[in-house]
Amino acid sequence: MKLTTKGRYAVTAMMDLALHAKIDCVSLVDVADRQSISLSYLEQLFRSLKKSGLVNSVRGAKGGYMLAKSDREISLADILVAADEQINLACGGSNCSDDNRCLTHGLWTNLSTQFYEFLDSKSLYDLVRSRDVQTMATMQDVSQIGNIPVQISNEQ
Amino acid sequence: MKLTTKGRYAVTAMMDLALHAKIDCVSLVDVADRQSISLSYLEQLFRSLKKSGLVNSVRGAKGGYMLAKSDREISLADILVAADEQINLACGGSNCSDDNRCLTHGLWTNLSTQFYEFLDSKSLYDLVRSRDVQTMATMQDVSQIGNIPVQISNEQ
DNA sequence: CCGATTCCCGAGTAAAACACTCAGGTTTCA
DNA sequence: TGAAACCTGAGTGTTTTACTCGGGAATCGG
Repeated sequence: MKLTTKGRYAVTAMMDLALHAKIDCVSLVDVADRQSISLSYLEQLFRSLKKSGLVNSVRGAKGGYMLAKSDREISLADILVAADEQINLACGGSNCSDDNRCLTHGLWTNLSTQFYEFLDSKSLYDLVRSRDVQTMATMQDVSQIGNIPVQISNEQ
Repeated sequence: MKLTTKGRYAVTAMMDLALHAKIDCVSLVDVADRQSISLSYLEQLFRSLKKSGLVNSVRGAKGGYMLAKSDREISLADILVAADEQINLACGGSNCSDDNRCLTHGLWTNLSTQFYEFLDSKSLYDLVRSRDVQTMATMQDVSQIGNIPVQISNEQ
């Protein structure tokens, strides 16, 4: 039970948008920079996110992406599904179809829906609110200004 | 978020044991037959299950496997972990360690433990009790007697 | 209008993981 | 003694992953 990097990156990138694209759109160069994700991979990824209606794009210089809906209306499940990350534990192979089910067919489909519902109950808004994320985000912002370390206190 | 066949087969096979190895041990040939799983793959799989202490084995003719503990003491999580099916959604790569966490590190570790706890709360006993499984199991038993299709009713 | 910036798109590819198979060995029962 | 079963390590074809690459099209600032 693993997640692909695609799904993980998708969530990270969407959180970045939620944090930074409040007024303007944000370019993928910025996202790639802040989150250390390859730019071309992000471009590929955002094609899917756009196709699923989670983000809007603005082309040309000063262009970029922004959330297509409120961060309260976008769930973790939405993002994962948009990134081709199926939440499906069941067996889709030859020896277990709807006709000829294996002993555990029902189990896996049940678990899948339960996991899906759980992930669907977490909104992007919830994720971004977490204290953990907030502090990490400000750190990322600061270090982006010009790699000047924050001076907490100076002598005397 | 998928499961490997290894994890899926492991659960199926353990359920088969729970259903059939109440008195005697059960040979992998029987399990392979009933559940349509390749015998050599099952052998490989049961090495892991044994190493994790979930099953005991009896060698030689009339040998086989049986549960090493009560089915109430074996959880879904136990089986999956024994079958090398990690319940870990977090990123183990280069750009996200404990020092240099990515924005979503906390999220994934949290989700992982929640999923784990959920899977750990389901015992083999629970799984086998389900009506779904019971009917399917009897069907498997019947058809194994000699591949005689069950005659529900005959003419007149 | 030009060139930089940015989104857009299809295709290709090296590496890893998966889902097995195979050949042989050892133990035990009848 | 031979068949039945567990035990073991190694090998292998296929699929998936995690990218990269080369080019194109829109848009902005000067």
